[in-house]
Amino acid sequence: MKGLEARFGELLKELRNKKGLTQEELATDCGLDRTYISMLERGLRQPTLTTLFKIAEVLNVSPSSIVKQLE
Amino acid sequence: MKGLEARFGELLKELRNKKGLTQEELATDCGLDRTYISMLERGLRQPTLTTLFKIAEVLNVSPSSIVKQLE
DNA sequence: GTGTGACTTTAAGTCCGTA
DNA sequence: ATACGGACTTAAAGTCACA
Repeated sequence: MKGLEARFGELLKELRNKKGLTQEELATDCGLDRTYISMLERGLRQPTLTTLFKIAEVLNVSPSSIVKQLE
Repeated sequence: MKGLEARFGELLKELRNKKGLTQEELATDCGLDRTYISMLERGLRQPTLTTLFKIAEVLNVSPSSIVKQLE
């Protein structure tokens, strides 16, 4: 079983690509840093609840649907 | 609109009480500190993804169902 | 059984850059 | 456009004593 952070990272990358956004665009729209998005996608960081909600909003998905895919 | 942390805290308290657990029991079962649970319930901390998953497991609810109630 | 303040350590998150 | 690194600031993790 891969770690939670790694699975979140993969999912984030997938959702971001599906939306046709670059890491930089996603970061800007979320009010986050470009390098932080990179770290999230590589499984080097894990988001807080607030960050999860911010990202989900920009990606036009519900936060719970993201979490559900990690269960 | 109340902050996300505050709403998570209220929900956590509600779910914990529904399960008939004290903060102390929940904390022990999660491998967390009692005072940390207290801070979460008061909205003074916000959980990371990992902490959310730990707590949800002990409360016998899915992490996504918790998140869904915060949307 | 819980709230709270003070605290130390770890991780979240930013900002600079290179390749 | 992204990976990756160092140095940094802010907040979360995690603990303790006391009310």
